[in-house]
Amino acid sequence: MPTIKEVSEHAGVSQATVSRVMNGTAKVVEETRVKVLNAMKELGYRPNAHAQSLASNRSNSIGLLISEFDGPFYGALMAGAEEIFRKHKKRILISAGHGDEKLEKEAVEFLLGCRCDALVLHAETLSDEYLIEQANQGTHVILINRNIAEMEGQCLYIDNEQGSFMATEYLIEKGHKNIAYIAGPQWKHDARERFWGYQKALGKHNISLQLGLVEEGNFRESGGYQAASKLLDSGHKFTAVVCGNDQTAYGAISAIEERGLKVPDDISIVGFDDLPYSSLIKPKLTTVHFPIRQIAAEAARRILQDVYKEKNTHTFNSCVQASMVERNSVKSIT
Amino acid sequence: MPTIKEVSEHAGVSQATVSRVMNGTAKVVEETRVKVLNAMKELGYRPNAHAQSLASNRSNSIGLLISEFDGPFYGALMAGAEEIFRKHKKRILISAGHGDEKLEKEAVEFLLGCRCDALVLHAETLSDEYLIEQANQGTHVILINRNIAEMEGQCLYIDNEQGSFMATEYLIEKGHKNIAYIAGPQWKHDARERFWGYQKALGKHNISLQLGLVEEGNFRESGGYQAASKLLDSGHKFTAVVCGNDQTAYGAISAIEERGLKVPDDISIVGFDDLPYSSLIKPKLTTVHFPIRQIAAEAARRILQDVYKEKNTHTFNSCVQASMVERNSVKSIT
DNA sequence: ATTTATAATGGAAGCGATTTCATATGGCGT
DNA sequence: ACGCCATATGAAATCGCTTCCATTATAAAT
Repeated sequence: MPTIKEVSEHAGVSQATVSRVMNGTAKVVEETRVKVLNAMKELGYRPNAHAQSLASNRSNSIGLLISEFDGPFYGALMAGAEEIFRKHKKRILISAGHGDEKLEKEAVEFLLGCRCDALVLHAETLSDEYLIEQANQGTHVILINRNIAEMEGQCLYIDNEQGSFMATEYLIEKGHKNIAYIAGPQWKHDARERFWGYQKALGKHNISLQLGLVEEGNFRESGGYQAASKLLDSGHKFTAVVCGNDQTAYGAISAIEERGLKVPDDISIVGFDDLPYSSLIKPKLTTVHFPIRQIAAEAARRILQDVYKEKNTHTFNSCVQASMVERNSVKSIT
Repeated sequence: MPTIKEVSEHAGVSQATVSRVMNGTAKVVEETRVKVLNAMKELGYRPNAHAQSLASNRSNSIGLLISEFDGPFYGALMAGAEEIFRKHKKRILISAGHGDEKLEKEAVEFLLGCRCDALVLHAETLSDEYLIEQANQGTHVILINRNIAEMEGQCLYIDNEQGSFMATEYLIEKGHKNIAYIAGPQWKHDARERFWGYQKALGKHNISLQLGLVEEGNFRESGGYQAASKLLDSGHKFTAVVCGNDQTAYGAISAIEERGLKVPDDISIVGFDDLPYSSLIKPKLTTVHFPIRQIAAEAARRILQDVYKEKNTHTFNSCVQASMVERNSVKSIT
C-alpha cells in the first residue's frame, strides 16, 4: 500500500504539500494540487488513519459503548448516533460490554486506547467512580441513561420514573385497581427507577403495593413469561400488569394467552420502551415510548458542538421525558 | 495521557523493555517486569493503539461492512462476528453503507484506511469488479451472502435454493398440492435462487408450476400483502403459499385474514429468514431459518485461521444449509 | 532599483509505539 | 583464570503521517 512519501515523489513535490492538498490545511497552487491528486489516484493512495491520528492527535472518531450488538434498543442507539456523525465526517467505534463489568471495562479501555475524541457510554455495570475518573482524565464523555451528579451536563437520560409512573397511572385512570408489576433486574438502576415510578403512582392513588403482585424478571421475554406464569398461578387477582420493558410484556402476553386468557379483555398490559415490534404484535402493545434514537442523536450533536466546535445554536437538556403510546393492549374496566 | 517513554523513565528501564513486558515478546526478569507493571499502573498508562498499529503493521482489528446498524439481520451479523473475535482479543470496526453505492464505497475506504487486518463485507451495491480489486489489493476479504466465481473461497452464503426447496417440499409432504409462491424482486440473485428452489421441489414431486399461482412482491410486507390479495382474488385455488421472505409472509397473512380466512386452517404459509419477530406473531410463522449469526461466526473463524494463523482444525465450506423451523402457520391436509 | 510583504513550498522534527542489533552481565566448562 | 555462550537490557531506526519553521519566488510599495 503506497505511502505519502511515494505519492510526493510521484508528483514531484514534498510530503508536506501532499498533506496540504489532502487536508486542505493551506493553499496550494491549482497546478500542483492537480499533480498531487493525480499521483494519489494513480497509485491508489489511501492515507493511513493510524499515522494521521498519531501525528495530529485527532482520531476523528467517537467511541460508543453498548451492551449488545443486536436488539432493537442498541440498534437504534447506534443508528441514531451514526446518522449524525456521518454527516459530519466523523466515525464511530463501537464496543460491546455484554452487561459484564470486566468486559465493559475492557471495552472502554479499548476505546480510550484508540484515542477517541469523545466517548458515548451506555454503561450498565461500571461504577460511578470509574466513570467519573475517566471523565476527569481528559476525554470528553457522555453518559446515556445514567445520571451522576458529579457529571452533570455529561449525562443524557430518560425519566424512567416518570415513564413508569405515567404507565401505571394510565391503567389506574382506566379503572384498574389490582395492578401487577414485572420488574427488571433490580441491580440495574433503570429497573429500580421504573419500579419506583410504579410504586409512586400507586401511592398517589392510595393503592397499597401488594407484594404478591410483584415479580422480578430479566428484562427479556423469558423472564416476562416466567414472572407472568408465577403471577397467574399464584391465585392473586389482578386485571392489569405493568411491565419493566416491552420484551417482558411479550413474554407476559404469551403466558397469559397460554392459559386461555385474552389481552386486553381479561388482563391489560403496558410495556416500556416502545420497541419496533410492539406495534406489530397482536394486540398492539400500549407502552411508554423511549426515544433512544433521538437521545443518541442528541449526544452526537453535543459532541460535535463541544469537541469539534461545530457551531450549533441548539440547547440541550439532560433529562428527556417519556410519552405514552396508546395502542390495543389496555382495556378500560368499570 | 502518559506514553511509553514516561513509563520507561518512571520504571528506570528502556522503552524496549516496557514494550516487551506489555506484549510478552521476550523474556524479562521478574524483578524488572514488576517494576514496569507498577509504573504502568501508577501512571495509568494505556498504550496508544495507533502508534502500535503503525509500528507493528498490525491493527488487530477486522472491518465489518453492513447496510444498517439497526434491524435484526445486521444485529445478528455483528453479534456473531464479534463474539468470536472477542474471544481472540480481536476488535471489529463497523461501518454502514446504507444500501447506497457511494456510502458503501466510502465505508470500505474507511476500513481500508484503518488498515484492518481483514474485511468482512455484506456488500449490497458494490460491483463484483470493485470487490475483486480490493481482494487482490492485499487485504484479506470475506464476502457475506454473495458468490463471485473469481473469489471462490472468500465467499460465504446460504443455499437459498435448498432452503426454498425444503420449504416447498415440507408443504407437499403435509399434503398440499396447490402451492402458490410470492417471489422477491427477481433482479436480486437470492430472490431468483429461492424461486428456483420452489420450482425444483414442485418438479421433483411431479407438480407442474401454475403461472397463476406465482406473484412477484418486493420482499416487504406491502408486496406480500398485494401479491396475496391478487392471488386470492384471482379465483385460482391453492391451500398454501411459500413466501420469498418472512416480511412477505407477514403481508400475506394480513391479506388472508382480511378476507375472513384463517392461517393455517384455510391457507398455510411458510416464510424464509426466520426473523425474531416471526416467533412472536400469530400464528407463529413456520419458516426457513437463515443462520446469519453462524455465517458471521464462520467468517470470523476463517479469518482467525487464515490471517491470524490460529490453529483450527475446523474445515469450512462456502455454502451453508438452511433449516426448517416448524411453527404454527402450516396445517396438514388430507 | 531596491526593499518589503506575501504566498507557496520544502525540510525536518515529532507523534508513540515496535523491533533489530549491539552490549553488558553472568555462568559454565576446561 | 580464561574464553565462550546464553540471557537480559538498551540504543536507535522505523512506521506514515502532520506541522512548525525556514526558504524561495512573486508581487507590491517606495
